[in-house]
Amino acid sequence: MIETNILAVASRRSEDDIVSRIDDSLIALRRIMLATELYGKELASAAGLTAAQFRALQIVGEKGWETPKVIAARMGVSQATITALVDKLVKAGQVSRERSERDRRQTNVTLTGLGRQTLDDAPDALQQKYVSEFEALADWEQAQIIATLERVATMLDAENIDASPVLTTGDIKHH
Amino acid sequence: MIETNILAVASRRSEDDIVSRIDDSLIALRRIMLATELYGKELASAAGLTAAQFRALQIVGEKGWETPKVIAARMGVSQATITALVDKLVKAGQVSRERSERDRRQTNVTLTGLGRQTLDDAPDALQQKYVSEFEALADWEQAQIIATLERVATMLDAENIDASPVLTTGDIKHH
DNA sequence: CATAATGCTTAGATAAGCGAAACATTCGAA
DNA sequence: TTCGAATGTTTCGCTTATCTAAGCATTATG
Repeated sequence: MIETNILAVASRRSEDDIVSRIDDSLIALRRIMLATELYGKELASAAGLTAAQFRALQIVGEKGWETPKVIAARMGVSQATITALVDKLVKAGQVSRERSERDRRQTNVTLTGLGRQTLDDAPDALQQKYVSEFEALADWEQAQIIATLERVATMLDAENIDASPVLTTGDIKHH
Repeated sequence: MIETNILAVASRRSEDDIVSRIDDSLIALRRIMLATELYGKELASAAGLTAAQFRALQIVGEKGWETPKVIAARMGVSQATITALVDKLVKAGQVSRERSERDRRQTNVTLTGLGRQTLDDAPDALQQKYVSEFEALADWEQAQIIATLERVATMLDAENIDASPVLTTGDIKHH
């Protein structure tokens, strides 16, 4: 019985190892998500918007306009939700609605001057810490981080949803 | 003028590089967050709960009980929000409220048998893909991923919020 | 041309979240 | 010891986010 116990302990140990490693990686992922979520809230409220409104505004800001359907897909919510969100953004003067000329079923949610200004002003809070620390890293470290993040993202992706940067990097260009 | 242009192009190129690298890393981060958010929703609805309710349940499940104050801190929301959330979980039979003996201002939110069962059953959907792929990696790769994730988490952490795994790893033990 | 498909909005509902105030309990002086 | 401050939770009133189902244009298709 002694030998069997030793074996049992040995095999048990390696399973504990993998469990704790998965735990470690999930804890780190959780920290990343929590930090980003809190940053997002902070950023949004600094701009006088809610987090969801700000996310939508950022998506619109990428090209200057976007359709509700695409915004909904990008945010992983229904179109009806976007209608309400855009209502708020229109009321706040951040975007406007314009009927598409090509296909008049479509609505283009278009960034206003104020919306552009909001986006230009706001990102600093969010990115400052990450961007500046990331910039300070050596080339190979940056490359390695990107590779690892992409790898993790791929491991997590069930379907491949196109996720453009919600955290825009516009601010760094002004340095 | 030709030389100056060459120099200008050279210096410009390196700045574009860093911008695009930050973009790459933020895109990957965004993919990670989106995937995790969607997983979370899926997982919760499989358990017949909402994402927020499930997150709270997971926190309670770690020790078997927890106070509203701690749950609120861990989830980054106000205590008032937790009161409502716990109401729902109590109504669903997943947890119960019990006055603390030590300090009767405190309430212990305690996992019920049903709650334990929900947690034991549910995680599979969420973790399967990530866990199985992660397990398949070589030792050094796992270690490297953890190191990188922790590094990124630290770069993002403004304050150091304690984030235990919201994605529990219980299921892997049943293999 | 009629009908299906598409894109968006409306309507009605529930959940999540907040701040302020109310309550009960414990702690800390004076 | 007793009274006021601090603590932990809940209640209240309100806003936002979200969903599904249904409705309304508009475009595409057989």
